[in-house]
Amino acid sequence: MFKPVTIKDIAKALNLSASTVSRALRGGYEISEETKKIVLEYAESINFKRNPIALSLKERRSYSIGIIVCEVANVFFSQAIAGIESIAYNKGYHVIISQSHDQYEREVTNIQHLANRSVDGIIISLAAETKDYKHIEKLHEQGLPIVFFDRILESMQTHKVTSNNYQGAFDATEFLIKKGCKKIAHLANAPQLSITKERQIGYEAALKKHNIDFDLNYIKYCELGGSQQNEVENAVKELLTLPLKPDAIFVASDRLSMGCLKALKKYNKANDIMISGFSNSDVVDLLKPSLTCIRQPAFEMGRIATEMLINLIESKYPIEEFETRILDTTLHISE
Amino acid sequence: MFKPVTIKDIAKALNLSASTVSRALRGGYEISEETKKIVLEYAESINFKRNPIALSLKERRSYSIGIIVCEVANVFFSQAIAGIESIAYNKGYHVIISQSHDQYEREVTNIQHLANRSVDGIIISLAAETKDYKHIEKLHEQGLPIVFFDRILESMQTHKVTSNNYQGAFDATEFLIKKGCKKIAHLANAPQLSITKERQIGYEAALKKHNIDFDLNYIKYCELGGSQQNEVENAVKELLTLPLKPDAIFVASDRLSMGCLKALKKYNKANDIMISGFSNSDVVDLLKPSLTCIRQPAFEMGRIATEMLINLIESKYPIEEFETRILDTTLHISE
DNA sequence: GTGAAAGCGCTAACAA
DNA sequence: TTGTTAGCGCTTTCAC
Repeated sequence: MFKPVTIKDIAKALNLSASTVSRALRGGYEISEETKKIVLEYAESINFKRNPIALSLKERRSYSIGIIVCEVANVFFSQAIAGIESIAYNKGYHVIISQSHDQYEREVTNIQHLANRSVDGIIISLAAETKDYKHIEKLHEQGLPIVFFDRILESMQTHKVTSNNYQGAFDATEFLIKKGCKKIAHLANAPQLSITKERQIGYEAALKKHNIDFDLNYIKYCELGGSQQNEVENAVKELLTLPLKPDAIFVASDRLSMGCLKALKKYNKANDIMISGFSNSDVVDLLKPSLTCIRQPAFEMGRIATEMLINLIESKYPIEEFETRILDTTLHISE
Repeated sequence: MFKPVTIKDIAKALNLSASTVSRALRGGYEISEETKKIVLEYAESINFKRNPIALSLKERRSYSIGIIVCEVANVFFSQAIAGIESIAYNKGYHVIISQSHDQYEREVTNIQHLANRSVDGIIISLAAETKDYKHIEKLHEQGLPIVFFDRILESMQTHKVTSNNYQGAFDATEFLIKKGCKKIAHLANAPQLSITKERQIGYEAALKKHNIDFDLNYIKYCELGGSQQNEVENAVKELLTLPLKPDAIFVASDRLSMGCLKALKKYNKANDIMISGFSNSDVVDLLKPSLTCIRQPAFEMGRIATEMLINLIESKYPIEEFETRILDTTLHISE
């Protein structure tokens, strides 16, 4: 089959010892320029590459990092992954992606699988369903570097990256208010998620600023994060049958936004109700009814999370000071 | 830091030799039920996991497979990746994803990087720019298992998975004809791609069946596959300024479809020209102008490609017979 | 400046 | 049935 060249092969070919070749390749200062040159040139000529597996075994690390997101097929996450890869790739790390599909069970299995596969660290956005964090805390205590992004675990002492969910929600809600809407509902994600709480607070703050009464009946949570269109439709239906029917909805996520538009269309209310929501989709301008959206810097979030993680991994001394980066969102208004 | 338990640790704790423990763990028949039980129970109790890196070094393989697609943030590919992961995960393989961004250079770097990282095999959909295949052929000759999906390399003897591009294109074009369109243009991907050729043939066949003259001026290729909106806009503009302006466009990909709709909207022709095209987007029903689309079974394609690849990898004997699976597309008509 | 040898965690051929 | 030993590819003391 496929038999790669080893350091031994080079040593034999050049009549040197394996250790000399090894040192020459990594540029050890103890090697004469002469031999170093010979080795490097020969290695280059046969396109030699060190076996990363052997290296990993020796160094007790794998040069790979694990990612857990709810779904790859989701614009926000696929953009974030692109950001993660862009950094990881340059720093010589593999990226191993796994999907929780917003299910607690799968998150647990995935993270354990990654840990067993000896990733050097993990970047995670929590599943909508997750309410118990022992599986993560345990690994963290064992010393596995973990960085949270998007849906974070506030109680854990580590690096975190989010977007400014509060401000984004505030802007989206205020946009609706400025458009003249008075009865603004909120279609939200699972209530235990950090982003859900932050976005709800932003929503309430915007209402308050404009002296609009906050009504708890106007908030509908989707435990499954909209992965079942069914759930979204029910929520929308409940909103539509309220005594005081809302004239606008602020929607908390991309999947929910699309689900909400579909539901409104189905119920033939698409033109009666104005929508704004979090979405990184690049086709919002083509939608009808249109969707004013809050964009998150997903790619950038991925980049930063990865830089943080690699810092954690490569740090010689235990890190005590952790950082939470909050990136600005932007309001994108459809013409 | 993070110091995993090794087989040696177990051996010491149980007063056995490492090899006995190893055999007991893998259920070797030479071990007495007695010791086997003791070892297994102890290993279970301390949640022991074999170090996969050491295993890989020993077995000369990594239990990981590499994927190369043009972009993760693309519905078709993210669905395909979900399919790939679903199989790989169950069979104990890692998936390492890399993106070519439709650039030849990046494809070459990526595939080499994957090979150096000693993946056990590769699943690839070619970059739009790629016209030279030596980088792939070389690895293939060295014995690295490779499976193509979507954008395949016809000349290479290996497993392949595509959707029925011919039929999909035929259906999309015929749909437009049945809607009364007579002057149907075709916005295509880079001409060297397999899918481009197949889709163009389907397009031409539909025209022919309905006795519509085929006009080469009606076909516009996008070398960059629509990654630059600019390119798409130019192509659309050229179509719009033809003496006999088309009344419909069959678009060859998701990205191109969205780009095309945007361009039409920009030129204010969105309502004059009917569009049908390949797209796996789940929001097509919300688009205005609407988009009738050809859906590819992306998830299934990913699954099958992965099964094929793992067969190749795990086969004891060299495989001589290769298979090309062609999956049916479906026509999705927006209301 | 270079080589020999040991060891990372695991497995397998050979001994006992 | 179990233990001993060697080796996967690489790095790193420790000699010379």
